[in-house]
Amino acid sequence: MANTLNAQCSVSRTLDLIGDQWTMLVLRELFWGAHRFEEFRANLGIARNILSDRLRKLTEAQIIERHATSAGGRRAEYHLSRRGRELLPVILRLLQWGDRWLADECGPPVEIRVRASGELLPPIRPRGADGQALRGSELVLQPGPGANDEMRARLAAIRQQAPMAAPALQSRK
Amino acid sequence: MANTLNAQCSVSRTLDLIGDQWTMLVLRELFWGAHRFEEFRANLGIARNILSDRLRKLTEAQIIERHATSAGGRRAEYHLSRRGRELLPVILRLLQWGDRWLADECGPPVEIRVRASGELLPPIRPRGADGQALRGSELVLQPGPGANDEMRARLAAIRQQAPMAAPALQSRK
DNA sequence: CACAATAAGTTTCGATACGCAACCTATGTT
DNA sequence: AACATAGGTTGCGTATCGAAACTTATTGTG
Repeated sequence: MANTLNAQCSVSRTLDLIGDQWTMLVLRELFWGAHRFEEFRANLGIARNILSDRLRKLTEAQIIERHATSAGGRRAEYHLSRRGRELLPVILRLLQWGDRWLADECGPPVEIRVRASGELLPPIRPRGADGQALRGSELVLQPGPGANDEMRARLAAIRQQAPMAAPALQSRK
Repeated sequence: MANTLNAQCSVSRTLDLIGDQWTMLVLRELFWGAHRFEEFRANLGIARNILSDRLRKLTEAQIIERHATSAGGRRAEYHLSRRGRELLPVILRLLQWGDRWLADECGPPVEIRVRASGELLPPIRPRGADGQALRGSELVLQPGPGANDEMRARLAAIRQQAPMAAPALQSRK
């Protein structure tokens, strides 16, 4: 995982923090309203040492904050920081994807609705400043200010093609 | 990972398919325009056996499709299916999050722009049918048709609180 | 056409990470 | 004071991962 192209990519950097089996589920629990060690453990069925490790790493990454209750004590509550809260769209999009593609014959187990209107939350997707939904083919990747030469070369190669677009091949399905 | 509450959650189900260290990066490569085994391997620095395993699992999950070139042969190209393409918002949101929170002093390495206008892609977030952006506190979780009793109980407990909302605690940072 | 090089894997084996269970210790509770 | 609970840590067996070697089919070259 020590590839320089990877180290240059924000997707990869982000996944280094939250890309393992459990971390994203811990975040889900936080969004769902869990805050205590035992809540996470019981709701997820995660081993204590693993949970302990993940909470520590999330705290170090400033995605969550550890607030000791009863001063000096060992007991603590964990809350999402601003950073952490901005991961909510990722979790919700994973949920929507699973609801759509992995639901069994009974239908999806959980629905996200808009509190005020009661409507189902529409699929989260990229939109322009004008609010218009955008397809992958309408987006381009460009080197940012932090790009090194290798990344610039890669992106130049990509821009020759049509990335993020539907393939020209006919679908088998 | 065999918790019944987990098995009931679309986030968990989705992460069972794409929630490991490498799978999401393989998908990133597909969105970035890679299609061949050796491209993935070289761009990611992933071990061959692991890559082989991930491509097989993604194919089984119908997230990608394997198209043999030169009939009967061993060589193949991998392309995203409809299912797979709908994971693009997840990847892009991870990229945006990393660009915002993990960029070094040089700035982010990659930028996503809208092809037509050249503008930076605004942060991907939940929006109502009217296109208005929604905050976490404006959303509610409800049991869907596939929810079992345990999940219904859990969601009922959650709805008492204010999930996905900013904490009332003052921030330490 | 022979030969080398490349693509796309599979196999083997040592290192790493994970999960379970037992243990520890500081708060709360009765 | 005695007990239970929360929030961990430690040790150990197992599963997963990664590097390198091996395999087989396809492609390119003299």
